[in-house]
Amino acid sequence: MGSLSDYIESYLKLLLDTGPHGFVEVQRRELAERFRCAPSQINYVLSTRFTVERGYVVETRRGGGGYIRIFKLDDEPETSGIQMVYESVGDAIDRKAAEDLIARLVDMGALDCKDAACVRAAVFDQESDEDPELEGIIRARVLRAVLMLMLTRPPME
Amino acid sequence: MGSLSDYIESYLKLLLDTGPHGFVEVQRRELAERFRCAPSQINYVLSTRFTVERGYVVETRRGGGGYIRIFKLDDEPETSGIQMVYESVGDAIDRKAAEDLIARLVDMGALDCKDAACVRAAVFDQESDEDPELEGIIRARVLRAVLMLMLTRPPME
DNA sequence: ACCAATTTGGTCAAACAAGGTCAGACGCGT
DNA sequence: ACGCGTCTGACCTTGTTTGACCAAATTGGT
Repeated sequence: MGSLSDYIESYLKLLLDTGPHGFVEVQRRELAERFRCAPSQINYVLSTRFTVERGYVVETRRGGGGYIRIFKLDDEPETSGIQMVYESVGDAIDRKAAEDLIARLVDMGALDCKDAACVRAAVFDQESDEDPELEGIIRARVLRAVLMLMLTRPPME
Repeated sequence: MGSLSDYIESYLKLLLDTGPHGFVEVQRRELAERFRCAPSQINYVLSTRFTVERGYVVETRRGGGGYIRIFKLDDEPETSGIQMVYESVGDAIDRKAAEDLIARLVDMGALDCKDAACVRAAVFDQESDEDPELEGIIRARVLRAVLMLMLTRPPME
């Protein structure tokens, strides 16, 4: 525990914990100056430490008045589930593989069955039969997006 | 939230919300003076934040007694976010339209800013530059799925 | 009525102010 | 010597702000 990235990480987490809102807002330039490093270092920290898998969402804006905002998700994400999503969903996926993945996530307790139903509805809903190749590509993207959202979101009451 | 444009935007929205009529009326020069900026800055704010896509209509008049009037398109007293998603997201959607929709949902209180950040992360993350046409189609599907999920599953209290 | 001056707002391109990317250098542990 | 995580710098993209110049209404003098 001693790299610059680690220090920047803890600094941001400190701000996040002590700040009044559920998020931190910083400027890349300013942060880089504070730690005397290249601005792109900040991006490195963001992309290695403040990822969705680790329970953060980052929002940025360029131009005058630009900023970097980091939100902490409410719950610890299901990391094993997320891992599985990354491994299983490639550039395209067929229906059966998608269903299997959802089932496996339910099995391992990462998804409850109501959420699973929502995922199925979202993914299979708008499918068309034309161009199965294209459908596979779209299915992969929708599935990944929807699952990531679900796995980083606390279950409903 | 730091740029001048942001401040002008919130000022106008404040006037809209607190004012007695369903619209605000201001003078470009006067507004520019209040915020100590070039008058054309006001046009920039209008054209980037008070567009029809974001639910506003602007009417102006030149000459003596000229004015700028901003109307809020009030979505009928229960145009739900869900309904809006269906109306706005067709077979394909470009990035700007997607941003506008998200902004509008935030504006109407259907999404808070953390949820909006999650949606953006899910929708814009895995985009590629190749084949913008295809991206538009995929974006529409992902956006619809993700928004439906979010709106169907409001943050718990 | 007519026209010129005046008072508004509109446009557009250029300058400015962020942040993003990516290939490669660096450095430390094995 | 190798590999992996860090770190940097040159170059890129996007959003904001300004200023010079344009167009439309109104006003007031004739």
